[in-house]
This record gives sequence, structure tokens and C-alpha cells, in this order.
Amino acid sequence: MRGSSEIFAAKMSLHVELSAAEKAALLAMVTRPQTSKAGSPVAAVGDPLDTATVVLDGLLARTKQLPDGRRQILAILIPGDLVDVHASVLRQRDDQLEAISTATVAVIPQSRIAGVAAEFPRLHEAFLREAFIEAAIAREWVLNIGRRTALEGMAHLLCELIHRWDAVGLSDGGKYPFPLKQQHLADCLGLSTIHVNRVVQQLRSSGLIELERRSLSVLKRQDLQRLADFTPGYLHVTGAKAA
Amino acid sequence: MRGSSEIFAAKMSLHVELSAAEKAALLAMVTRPQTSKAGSPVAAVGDPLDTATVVLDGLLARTKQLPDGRRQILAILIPGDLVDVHASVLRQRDDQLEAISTATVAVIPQSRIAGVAAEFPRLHEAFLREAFIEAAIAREWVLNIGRRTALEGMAHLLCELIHRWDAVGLSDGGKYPFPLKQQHLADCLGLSTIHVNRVVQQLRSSGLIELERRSLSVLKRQDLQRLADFTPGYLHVTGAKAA
DNA sequence: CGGTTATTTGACCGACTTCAACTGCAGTGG
DNA sequence: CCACTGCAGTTGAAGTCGGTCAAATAACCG
Repeated sequence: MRGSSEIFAAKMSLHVELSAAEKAALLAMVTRPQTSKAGSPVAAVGDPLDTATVVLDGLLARTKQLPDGRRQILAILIPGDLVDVHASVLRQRDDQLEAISTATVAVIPQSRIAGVAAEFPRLHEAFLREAFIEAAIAREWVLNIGRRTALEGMAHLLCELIHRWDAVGLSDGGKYPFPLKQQHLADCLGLSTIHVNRVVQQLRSSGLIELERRSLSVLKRQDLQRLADFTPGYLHVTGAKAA
Repeated sequence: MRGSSEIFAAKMSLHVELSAAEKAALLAMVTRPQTSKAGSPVAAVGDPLDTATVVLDGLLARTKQLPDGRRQILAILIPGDLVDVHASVLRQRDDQLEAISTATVAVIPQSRIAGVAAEFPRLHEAFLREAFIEAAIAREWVLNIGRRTALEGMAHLLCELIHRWDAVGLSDGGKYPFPLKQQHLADCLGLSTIHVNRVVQQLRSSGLIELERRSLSVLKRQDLQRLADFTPGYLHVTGAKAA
């Protein structure tokens, strides 16, 4: 758990150099780490929105559902991510968080987030950066789902994930642990699982990726990015790891 | 112009009651009002992202484009909206703003936004609310495009627009000025203009709306909302005008 | 092992796209 | 006043991408 918090602190100080006091304050805010089993909800629609959430380990999805069960994933959350910073200002949760793999998260109470603005402006700025980047990613997803083909969209999603995974050091020479099921990919892209399967096989047979056994290998990263028209600018990662 | 700024100030104080000093500071920050002709760009990809933008009059679209010209609208901006608050933290614009109708906008320099956090915390909070709500809307659009049918999505888009228009007093008893072309609707929903046309006619012939001559009339608002599964919670409008 | 869940395959279907032509309308200039 | 132009909207026919249904593997797990 301690090590997990360090990933979070490291990510927070990626853009703004934090003082020891700021780092200490940051780690002190993070309370009540809890782990959830794969597939289980971490927060539901209508829940009071009174904490931000830090992902310490595992993957989560932010989702919305229609009354008849159609489901859409709005964001994939990875270790180090700080989400729901808007809890400092908005009142009610309008979406859901659920664990994709076994995941452990901690929370920061709403009062702490609000307080940090006055006490630790640079921490506050780091929080806002996280929130604004998640918003930028959501906008890119609108483009991805609205205007890219299934194949392009899938390629783009994979590019985004590996890029973000690289940034927090979750890669191993082009090979990544990949806990997402095809159902998750479908819900990210607004597709059926069956079509996701066909698209994945296209990517496999064109030699761009290997995807099996909960593991993703990117064989031709350049080609994959070209297919997806992936340009990482929208991720606003300008730190040392920017690649 | 003066009157337009008042709309903005009114919207800013919808959730947080602002003091006279705060209102004055707010209006003092808003500089350089400029008007753009329908269809012309207001800000382009790669532009330095050093100002937030206030919409004083007219409609804008936030857009992204793929290299081959496919275009997606990410947000419709209406009078009173404050956008690009993230300019206080992020550096580079990754999307485009363009005028839908003739529109006049003003800007707030990045330095002012950053400064306001310390000097006028409640204004800062109001700015953040705007940014977070735009993010919430973007997430709803992901659902709209990814999982709703064309008909449902169109209905939902219209519900959102009239709801936001009501909130800033742009309605006239169920009748709204409607400068969007079918091309804009298509780019909002990830559809072809031709299909938009057919969907609009479905809505017309089922008696839910009238849409002609740059004017929208909502005849059966309840039915339209039911068709769209529209629940305004994600707009986080909790003020007096919440309806 | 057996039972469950995830992935894969095939056949068919439908929502939406593409292409092409036509209508209506506002502006423009003769 | 009326042709001419250009653009938004409309209509129809044909095609495609992706969905649905059903069933067969294949992986996971107690």
C-alpha cells in the first residue's frame, strides 16, 4: 500500500515540483485505502459525491448505463490517477465507478480538497491538472466514438492506454498486463463484443499487436499509432516520461 | 455588450452568491470582446492556450477534426458559458472553437484565472464549477454517441440544449432560436447529415418538435425527454431556474 | 473434473452511409 | 422583374459497417 501511494505522489509531482511539506500533506490526505474485487462497484449513481478517489492499484472504469442495460465506459482509470476532483464543487454523482481488475483505491475527503487551495496552491494546481486532463481525454473519446471506425477507434484506445501505462511505468518492453475483457473494450468504444472480437483479430492478423492471456504486446507501435491517428498531445503529459 | 456581460455575471452567481466586489472583479477580468462571423474559427489547434473564453452572444462549437476531414463537435457553447478554464493549468490547445452563428466572445487572461484563486476564492469556485460541468456534459455525450440510437441521441441533444437555453433565459414559451444547421447536428452525434435529416423528420412527424426557419419549437417536452432518457442531473444546475 | 465465463465463428439482419439527383430559398446582378 | 448562383434541406436507391442470434470452442476456477 505504501508503495502504491508513492506512485500517486510521483505522478502528482510530474509537472509541478512538490516540496517535502507538500508531499507529506498530500500523503496525509489520502485515507481509507480499500480494495474491491474485479467487477464490483466502487461508487454508484446517486451516491453522495463527497470524496475524490485515488487509484493505488488495479484498473477501474467510470461508467454510465441506460435504463435498458446498455452500458458505456467513460474513462479507464489506472494506478496513480486522481479522479472526481470535482467533488469539491459538485454535489451529486452522475456516473459509476467499478473495478475492472482487483483494485485498491483511497479517498480524499471533499473538505481536504477544498482546503488545499488556500494552504497548498501547488498541490491544488496538481489536482486541477488531473481533472482537466481527464476532461481532455473524454473529449478525445467523443471523437473516437463519433467519427473513427471501429478499427481506428480500437487502435486509438490501445495507443492511449499504453501511453498512459508507460507514463506510470507499467510497461515491460512493449508488453503490458491487460485485465480488460472484450466486453470492456466494447463498452469503451460503443461496439458489440462480437465486433470487438473481429476488430481485435484484424489487429492481430496484421501483426500490430498480440493480445491474449490478459496480456497485450504492441509489436508495431508506429503503425498502430498511424492507423489510429494517435497524437498524444491531448494527454498533456509534458514531464520527463513524455516519450 | 454590457448587457451580454450581465448574462455572464448572472450565470456565475447562480450557485454561489457573489458579493459586489466579486462581481466587479469578475467583470473587470473580461476583456477584449470580439465578434466572429458564422462559420469562422475563433481558436485553432496549436494556438497558445493562455485565455479562458466567455461567450457573450451567439453560439460556438468546440470541435476536433481527423486528417481526412471527418469532424466531431465536442460541445455546444451558449451565451454565458465560460470555457477553457483549464488554460490556467494546461499549455496547448488540442481542439478548435468556431462560431456557429455570429458570435461575440471575450477572454480572461490565464494570469487572471490563476490569480483569482487566492484573491477571490468564491469566484474561483464558480470558474471551476463551469469547467467541471462542461466535463460532465462531455461524458454524457460519450454515452449519447456510443450507446444511444440516432433518434434517441438527437432527442437527447435537443433536450440538453433547450434545458441550457432555459437556464439563461433564451426561451420563448417552448420556442427557441435555432442557428444550428443539420451539418452541426450530424457532427454532434457522429452521424451523416442525410441521416440527421431523416431522424429530424421522424421527430417532426411524431409531433414532438417543429424545426424550421432557424427556429425550434418543442411541442411535447415530456415525450421528448422520455424518448431520450434525458435526466438533467448531469448538468448540475441546482439554482432557481432548475425547472 | 464439472460448471461457469470469455472468446470465437458463421449466417443473417438492420441502422446508418454513400452517391446522386432534385427542391426550395435567399442573394445578386443583369 | 427574372435568370443565375449557391447553399441547406430533402428524397431515393444501393452498399457497408457493425449488430443480433445461435452455437461451438476455449480458458478459468473451485
